[in-house]
Amino acid sequence: MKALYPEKRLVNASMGARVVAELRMRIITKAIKDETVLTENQLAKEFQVSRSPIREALRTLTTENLVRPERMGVVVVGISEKDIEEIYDIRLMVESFVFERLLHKDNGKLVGELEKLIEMMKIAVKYKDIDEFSFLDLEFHETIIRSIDHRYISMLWSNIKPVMECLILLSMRYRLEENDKDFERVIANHELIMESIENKDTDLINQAFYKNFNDVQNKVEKIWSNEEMMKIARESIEFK
Amino acid sequence: MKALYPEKRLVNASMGARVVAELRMRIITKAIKDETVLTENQLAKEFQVSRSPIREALRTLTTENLVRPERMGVVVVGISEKDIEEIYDIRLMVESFVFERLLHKDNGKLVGELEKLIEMMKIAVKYKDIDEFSFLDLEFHETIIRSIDHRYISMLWSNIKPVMECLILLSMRYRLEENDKDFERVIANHELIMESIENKDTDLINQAFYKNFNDVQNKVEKIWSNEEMMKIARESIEFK
DNA sequence: AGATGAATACTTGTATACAAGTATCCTAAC
DNA sequence: GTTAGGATACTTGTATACAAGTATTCATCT
Repeated sequence: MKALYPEKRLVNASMGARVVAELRMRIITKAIKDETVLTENQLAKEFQVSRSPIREALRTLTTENLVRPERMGVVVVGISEKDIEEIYDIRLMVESFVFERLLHKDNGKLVGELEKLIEMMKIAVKYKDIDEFSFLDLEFHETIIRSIDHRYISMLWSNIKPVMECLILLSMRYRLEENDKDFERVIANHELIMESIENKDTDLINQAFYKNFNDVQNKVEKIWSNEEMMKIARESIEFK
Repeated sequence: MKALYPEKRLVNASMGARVVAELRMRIITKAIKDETVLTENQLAKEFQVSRSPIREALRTLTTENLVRPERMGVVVVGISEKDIEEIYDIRLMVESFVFERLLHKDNGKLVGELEKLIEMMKIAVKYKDIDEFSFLDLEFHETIIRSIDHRYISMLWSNIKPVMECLILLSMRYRLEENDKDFERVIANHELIMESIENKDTDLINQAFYKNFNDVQNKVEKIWSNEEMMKIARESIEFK
């Protein structure tokens, strides 16, 4: 089976990091079904490695609430539609907090950085590099979040980021298959967010939130409620 | 050196869990100073175990943002006053979200559970079991947070909880040394929170927040700005 | 005194072994 | 056919070994 997580993002990764990236994608796409019991020995055999990197990977997935450790083995918890709603609850909560802080802060540098990222997103669309587009999307939001220099908000973001990353990757892959004009609207939403930060416009920020979250969340939930769409998202071709 | 973390909370804990509890307390109390470099072999020798449980512990501390992994060893990041403020930012954000949800939810069971915990807190004060009081305080808040059945909010809480736990333990130990009438006020604050949940009283909730956070945060920050107070918090006698 | 290169000592990632505990299977007895 | 106990197979936590990479130390040369 072709790796679900983009290989070029794992160039210098340890074996443990590689295993966790692959397992995370399988769990989220339900290639591994919920309630499945996974053991260290079983996974070590499957990935042809020792238990050491598997242990690392399972510890990480436990922290991310994707698996639940039992006395023997871990149980796959996975992601439901409700969980996706909840992730967006957290995201909204975090980004609201961040934007509130940004209202009292000089934003020149941040806006420059965001402009750059938007330009790169446009180039990624032009060359149909959808995975790259997804990573840039996430980096856009991360750049905003980290700009307020709040260590615990950054940590909170880091905790939900791996699952966010997978959800975005999968939903963007799906978009390519279905309606690639979506990307223009996603980029427009990001430009709106950038402008609202630049102008410190509270109404515009709320509007940008509404558009971005409504768009992203609806699409992600649509995928998760439909087995066929899930399959397409899992197996869509990655343009290079 | 006497263990900083209460031994009775580690009865069935693995060696890795024991090591992480002890290291976390040392880092937070600055028994291990910020910027110190720790290596697996060094800690394995000190704790007289193999590198395996040390690896587990260092991975956990990395996730909790208390250490930063380097090419060789990890650098102690520790906790500053700013970080404590930020933890309370997160706490306020989380509990605000939770109380908003509780306004639209039946609370009978929750209130009963909170009443029980307050009774137990009173008993803990009576017998001067300050560590037990601290754990009950944390359980009180966790019970509220988990009552809305929001998996990602629970996860978020779990991520900041270990550090919260240490901060509360240390500040409560310090209170015992300085002014044990504080405990009556802490209990009164918790009763206020419970009543505000029971009556779904938004104004009362905000008032309870203001009192509780103002009280807890001021005390914690006072300790961290004073080396002598830090020493007292670290070394205070635990009544059994 | 300073620079350079080799030797040494350290690090971490991973493999493998072992002990202790738990779950499953099989056989014998009823 | 059912039950119980022993044997077997599995689990995880931890110890130890090894390889590869990095940092430090020391000796030699200029």
